[in-house]
Amino acid sequence: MVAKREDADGRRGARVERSEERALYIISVAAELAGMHPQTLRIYERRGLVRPARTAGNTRRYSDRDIERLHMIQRLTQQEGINLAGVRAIVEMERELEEMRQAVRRLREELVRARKAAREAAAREASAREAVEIVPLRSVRLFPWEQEVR
Amino acid sequence: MVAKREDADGRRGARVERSEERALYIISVAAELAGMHPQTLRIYERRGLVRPARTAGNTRRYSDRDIERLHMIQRLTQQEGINLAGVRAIVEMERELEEMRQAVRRLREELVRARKAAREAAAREASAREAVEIVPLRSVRLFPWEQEVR
DNA sequence: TTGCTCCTCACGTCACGTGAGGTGGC
DNA sequence: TTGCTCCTCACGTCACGTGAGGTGGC
Repeated sequence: MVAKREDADGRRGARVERSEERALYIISVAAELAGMHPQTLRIYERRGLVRPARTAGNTRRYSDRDIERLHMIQRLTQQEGINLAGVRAIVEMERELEEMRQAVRRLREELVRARKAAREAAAREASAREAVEIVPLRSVRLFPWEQEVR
Repeated sequence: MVAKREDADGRRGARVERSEERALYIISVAAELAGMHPQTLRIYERRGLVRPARTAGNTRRYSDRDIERLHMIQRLTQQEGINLAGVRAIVEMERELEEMRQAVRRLREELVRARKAAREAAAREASAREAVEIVPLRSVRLFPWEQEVR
């Protein structure tokens, strides 16, 4: 959608934010990118749906992440007919869902690791037991009068 | 909110649904329980938000579960100002979230079990190794001419 | 100066709930 | 018959987006 900025300027060692979150666009450009009226963007900010950065002169500056969110809002309002209160709730739930997905991913990894550990411990246990059963038999030497019993 | 039906009639052996899902209330009663206008309930059904059962004579019958859902819709629309399209999306996401919560719960249990298995296998391995080192020493009997060496 | 920004206010449209009005079956 | 149900249609209210109108700083 919007070209990613290569962080060639990262070399300078200055404090440069990651490109996706860099506040780049003034409201008219952001509105054009999002396909919305500039006034609509101001309304969305007042309703707490987007939080563009501000310049020293109090002018709004939108990042690629803001534009992305504007597209999401547009889909929800225009395609699905959801009002702004609904969008607000959905954005919040979407965040929760993302957290849950991450938790599931992390747990799955831990489970794989724990199962591997169990498998390996069981294998080591088995070989240890084998040693208990075989080694003693070999190492137990018999007295001559016991020879025919075995 | 609404008294649960004891399933004393379950004894009869008839096919009786679980009380929470039993269609009990005609629309006027359901509307009263939910604190809504009966016409509102009809609108919600047309919008696919609630699906009351129907009698043979095509009359709506609401279950306790339906009433519960109506209360949820009421909270979302009146307290949060969300429109019906938003409620629809939220109900859908709520279902997904519940599934994720269940998945997390299940994974946690499996993880506890896998870790316990690993711990126990490790413990058995340790005791098996101990046996390898101790038992052979005890079971190795010495010939008389070896006695003083050891 | 020009063209942007900032803001507030007003209007048109649309969604939704309420209510009326007319029908039919326990 | 009474009181419910079923339905459709119309109206009032409110949310939201658009646009105008006036201001100020690069």
